[in-house]
Amino acid sequence: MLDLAILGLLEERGELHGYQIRKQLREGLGLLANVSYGSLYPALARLEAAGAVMAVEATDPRESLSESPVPPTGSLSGEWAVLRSRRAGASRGRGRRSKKAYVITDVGRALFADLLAGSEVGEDARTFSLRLAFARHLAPQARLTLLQRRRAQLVERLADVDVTGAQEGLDHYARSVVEHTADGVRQDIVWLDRLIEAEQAVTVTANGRIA
Amino acid sequence: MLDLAILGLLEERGELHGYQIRKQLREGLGLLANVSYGSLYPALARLEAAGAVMAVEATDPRESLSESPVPPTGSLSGEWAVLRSRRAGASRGRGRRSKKAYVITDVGRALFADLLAGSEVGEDARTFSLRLAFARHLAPQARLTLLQRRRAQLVERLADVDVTGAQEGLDHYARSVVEHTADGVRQDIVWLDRLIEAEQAVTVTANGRIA
DNA sequence: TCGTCGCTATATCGGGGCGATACAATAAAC
DNA sequence: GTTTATTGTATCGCCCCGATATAGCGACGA
Repeated sequence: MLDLAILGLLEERGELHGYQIRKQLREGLGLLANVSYGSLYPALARLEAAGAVMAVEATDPRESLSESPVPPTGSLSGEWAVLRSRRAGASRGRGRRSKKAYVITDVGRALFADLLAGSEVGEDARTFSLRLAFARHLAPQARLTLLQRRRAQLVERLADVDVTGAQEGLDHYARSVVEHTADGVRQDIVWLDRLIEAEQAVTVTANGRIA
Repeated sequence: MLDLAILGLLEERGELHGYQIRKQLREGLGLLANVSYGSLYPALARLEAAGAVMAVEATDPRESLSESPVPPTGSLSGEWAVLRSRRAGASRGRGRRSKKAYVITDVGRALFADLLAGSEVGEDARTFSLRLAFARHLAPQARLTLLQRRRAQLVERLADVDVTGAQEGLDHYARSVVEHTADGVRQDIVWLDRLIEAEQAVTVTANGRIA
């Protein structure tokens, strides 16, 4: 789960360190992942051990050049890092404490593709959201499959609830929870339907059948 | 989390074994809890060690009476258990394999009340749903607090997303995920508003201020 | 100038949830 | 009469989470 998020971020934004990854996850994907360091750092260590990512000394503006503009990577903290380099210009080369950044490797890219396509049957909401968020790295066909598989899962869950009991011995509060949850699932299905439709239109267009 | 679910079920339905608890969770609360045995049995062991629940030999219809109707407890598997007892009437008393059922103790009831009221700040959706599902065991005032606290949390999350970036460097798919998630949160807030309103009406009525 | 507040940054630990798996008895179906 | 489904208990390893420790650095005010 986290592996997918980390690799995806590294693939899209290149060279990030742990703190930045968490920030991207919180701010970019927003509500999606509230990942804690207690999972992030072990995950990074895991991926590093597997050869999927490589730890590098954080790109330091001091190394780059004295006249260069803000480097393309490390854009988030880039500005003030440059400023700091100006100030500490005299005492440079010492006291630079390790700030590990990570880059994705070819092995990592392969793993990312696997995780993204991944055909596990039971897929939780977080994993699906993550996959969809990185869906542009999937082939159009795989994208469609992803959406349809998710839709089928939700439909099945809904059927289970509607058939099984459906509020037999439940009081007001419990019933409200069940109903609201079911409503949420229905909303999800509507949303998926819209995405599937859009996806099919694009596929058809790309095939030149409509134009 | 699981502790709350187990204790609540045991409180409301009395004497259940592991398998039944899981079934109730899946069928009754439906979409809410997809709990696995890998968490259920350790949780039961934990609660037993803490003295919150007590393991008892499963109430066996054979013991009850030969002429009795279906016992009130164990209603789920009651019928066929009775049937089986008729058939195995001759060879009774031997080969009865352990089927552990659990009952809640006074310690467990106190723990249940604590978990239900519990004032942890960061509350995930599952825990909240569980609390609400058992809300009838709360005082009206505590119910209102529970709902309002949850509402405040969701409002804050929404504000975070709206303020922070809001789709800066995100592509079509990622943006869709973020937006749909935000929509879900908004739906939740509307739902909570309705519940809060209903709750306040009841409280006011109970106070005799309206009727 | 000094405290201290808040942000950036890395890391570990215990507790707990999850999926997979094993085992076993019995009811139903074929 | 053998397979198949359901009921039932239990464990294992993996991963995630919250709490906690540590520390450099910028900013703001006393």
